[in-house]
Amino acid sequence: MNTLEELLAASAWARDLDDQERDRVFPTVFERPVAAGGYVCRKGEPARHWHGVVDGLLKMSTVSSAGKSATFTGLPAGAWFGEGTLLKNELRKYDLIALRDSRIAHMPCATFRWLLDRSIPFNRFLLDQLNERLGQFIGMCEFDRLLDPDARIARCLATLFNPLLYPGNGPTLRISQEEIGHLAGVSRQRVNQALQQLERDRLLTVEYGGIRIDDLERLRQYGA
DNA sequence: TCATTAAATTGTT
DNA sequence: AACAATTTAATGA
Repeated sequence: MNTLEELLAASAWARDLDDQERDRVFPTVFERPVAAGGYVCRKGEPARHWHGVVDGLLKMSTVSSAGKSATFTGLPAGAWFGEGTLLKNELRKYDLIALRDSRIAHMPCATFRWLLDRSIPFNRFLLDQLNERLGQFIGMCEFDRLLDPDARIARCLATLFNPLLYPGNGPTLRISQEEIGHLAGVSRQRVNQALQQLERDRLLTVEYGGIRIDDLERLRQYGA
C-alpha cells in the first residue's frame, strides 16, 4: 500500500460506490504525513475527519491519569478508523500514535455524513467493520487475562492480518520486533523469544525487519 | 555496478 | 539495558 489511490482501490466501501458518488467523495479525501511518534489524533479532541492508513503503522492507546498507558490495537495499512467518534458526535476516546513515519488519509466529517445518509454500501461497510472489531476486542479481553506472552503476541499479530479490516496487504508485514513490543505491551527481548517459538511452530517466518504469516488460522487460535 | 559506510534491526547476555 | 552480529540503505567511485 503506497498511495491514497491504492488505499481507496483496496477499500470495500469505496469500490462499491457508483461513479457519481466517487466523483463527489474522492476529491474531498486528502493525505497527510505523520512522523514516527506523532499523533494522528488525541484523546479529548473533537473529530473532524474519518481516517485511513495509506502507509505505516499506528497504535490506538490511552494514558491514564496516573500516567500508565494501555495499547488497544495496532492499525496497519488499509485500516479505516474513527467512525465511532463521528457517529456519536463525541470527543475522541483514544490517542492514535504513529509507530513509524506514516501517511494518513483524511475524509472530512461532512463527506462522512453525506455517505452515511445516502450510501447503503458505506453503511454496510461500517456495520461489518464495527462487528469485526467487536470480535477482536472480545478476543482481547480473553487473552489479556488468560494467555501467556507467546499467545498474546501471536494473537496481537493475527489481528494485524485481519483481511476484512485491513485489506490490500499480503502475508508479509514490515514491522520491527520493537514495534511489536509496543503493540503487545512486552519487551523487545520477549517478542524475539516469542517469534522464535512461533516460527518453530511453523505459524510464521521471521524476516529482517518484518514477518510473514504462514498459518493465520492457527495464529488466531494460539494458546486456546 | 561495485565497494564502503552508516543506520537499523536482530539475537544474546 | 548493553553488546556484538547481521541486514539494509545510501553514497560515491
